[in-house]
Amino acid sequence: MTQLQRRRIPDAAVTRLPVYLQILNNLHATNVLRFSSDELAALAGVNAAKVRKDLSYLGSYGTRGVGYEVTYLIHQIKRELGLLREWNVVVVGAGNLGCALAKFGGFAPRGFPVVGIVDNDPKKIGQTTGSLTVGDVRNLAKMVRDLKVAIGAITTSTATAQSAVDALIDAGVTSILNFAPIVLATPSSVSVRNVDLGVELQILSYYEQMRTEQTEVAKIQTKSSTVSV
Amino acid sequence: MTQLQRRRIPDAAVTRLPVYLQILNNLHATNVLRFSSDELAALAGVNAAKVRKDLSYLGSYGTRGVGYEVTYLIHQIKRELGLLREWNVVVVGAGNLGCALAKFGGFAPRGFPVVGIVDNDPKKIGQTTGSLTVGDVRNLAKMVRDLKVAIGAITTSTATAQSAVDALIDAGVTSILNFAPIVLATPSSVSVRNVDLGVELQILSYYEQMRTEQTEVAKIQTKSSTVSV
DNA sequence: ATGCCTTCGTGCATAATTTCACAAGGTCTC
DNA sequence: GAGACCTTGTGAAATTATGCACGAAGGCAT
Ligand SMILES: NC(=O)c1ccc[n+]([C@@H]2O[C@H](COP(=O)([O-])OP(=O)(O)OC[C@H]3O[C@@H](n4cnc5c(N)ncnc54)[C@H](O)[C@@H]3O)[C@@H](O)[C@H]2O)c1
Ligand SMILES: NC(=O)c1ccc[n+]([C@@H]2O[C@H](COP(=O)([O-])OP(=O)(O)OC[C@H]3O[C@@H](n4cnc5c(N)ncnc54)[C@H](O)[C@@H]3O)[C@@H](O)[C@H]2O)c1
Repeated sequence: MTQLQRRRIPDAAVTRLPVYLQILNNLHATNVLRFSSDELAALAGVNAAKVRKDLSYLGSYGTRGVGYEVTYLIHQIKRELGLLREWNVVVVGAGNLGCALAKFGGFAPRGFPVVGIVDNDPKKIGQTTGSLTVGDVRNLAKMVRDLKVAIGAITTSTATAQSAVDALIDAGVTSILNFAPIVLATPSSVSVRNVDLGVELQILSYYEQMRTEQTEVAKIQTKSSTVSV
Repeated sequence: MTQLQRRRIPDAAVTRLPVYLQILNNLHATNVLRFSSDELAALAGVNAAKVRKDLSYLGSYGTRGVGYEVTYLIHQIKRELGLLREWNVVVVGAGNLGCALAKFGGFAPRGFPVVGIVDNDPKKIGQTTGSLTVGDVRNLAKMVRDLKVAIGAITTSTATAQSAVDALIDAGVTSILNFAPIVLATPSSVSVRNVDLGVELQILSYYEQMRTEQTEVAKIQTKSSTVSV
């Protein structure tokens, strides 16, 4: 077994690198040249040691006593995340959300141009949304090949999301961004990220309820003078 | 210190409970009465022991040798997540995304009715989107009070997201769903969930690049007959 | 009733992640 | 160029999460 493979970055760190990158891009835009782990930690809302450890997975690119160079670190994070090239995205499902994504201009500048959108509804096929014409989902494989699609976004109805992802995988796509509130069945060789607003709201609800209960407990404790167990 | 507070559920488990709930709702809709941890694990794409442990945080609601009752578990998860009541949502920023959320009918049935939407652009204020009229962001505090808003969704431009969240927190909102690609500064007493598609795409890009490099290494290894270290 | 069969609940080992703490290695001033 | 002063990079400890393995507990057939 040759150990040529890149040093693996822990999953938890991978999810934070894009956040750091965002912040560094902002710093760059405001002409900041250098930053310390403390500063980045404050901006990212995390621990400074965590920042240093995360950045150390990229290599030793800091200078002791000084900090890190903004532009250099931006380059290194991009390299590690695979952002020195573009990754083409196809949207499957030209409904409300799918069309919003296709129209949204915020992805192409970040290296993820939306190069196609498809649907299975004859009424949708042929319509234009943003600068794209809705294609037929039956041509997905050809589209993936011709347009060098790397990532598929699932914005179909929930009921058809599984068949949509099956079609994407058949077409050779191995990275999926899923907006349908369903757990997709996929081989382990495929990456799936789920964006489920319902789930997010329910998580918020849990912590909100915790806080509510806690303040209620506090109130009760205040009223009944000295109750202790 | 009285130990009246509810047994704390680990964060990792909290993020999975909504997923289980989704699946159980589907099972319920297809008239399934019971399930085993193995079955739910397969549907959720996780380990069966993890399912049992997660469900055990709710209490001992399974029957050994049999499994769990769908409707009963649905109730218990809802109770724990705080879904036995509704949590009203206000959307701040009536642009593309904000209006899409306001129009989307999928949240109210899940217990999160969108009761208001506001903007700071005079041209937007007064327009109707879905069944709502866009209000003035300056009336946010009154709105939160009158409509008993529990959760705020930030869909403003990135530059104004921080002031929008400040306004929400001033108004007494302690749960935030943030769609702007920025790390918000908030007191620790406020919960924030970030939904950043750019981040998701970049995470996918990392793993996609890993796979690409791996297959390239494999190819090289195949070509150069026996290279070993 | 007895015994077999199934599946839960959980103690415990392992793995992953976070955090601490500090030596190492730099810059900057005088 | 010596010393004061910073901030990184990273072992090691602490915390959190995962997964195994098995006893406990119930149903069901005979
Ligand atoms: N709209 C929102 O704000 C929002 C928010 C959160 C989640 N979602 C989720 O996103 C998904 C899409 O939502 P939407 O509001 O855009 O729904 P929609 O009904 O407007 O759009 C779905 C589109 O997918 C197409 N489609 C269905 N099956 C297909 C298939 N097999 N191949 C190709 N196209 C197919 C339909 O023809 C339709 O055009 C849903 O799962 C929804 O739950 C939407
Ligand atoms: N549209 C998408 O598909 C999409 C996808 C991913 C992320 N986002 C993010 O979501 C956010 C909104 O995107 P969008 O496309 O809807 O933008 P948009 O420009 O269409 O809408 C922003 C709206 O917010 C309003 N606004 C600005 N400052 C405000 C304030 N302080 N108070 C109240 N309202 C205010 C503006 O008047 C405008 O109506 C952006 O941060 C964007 O990056 C959007």
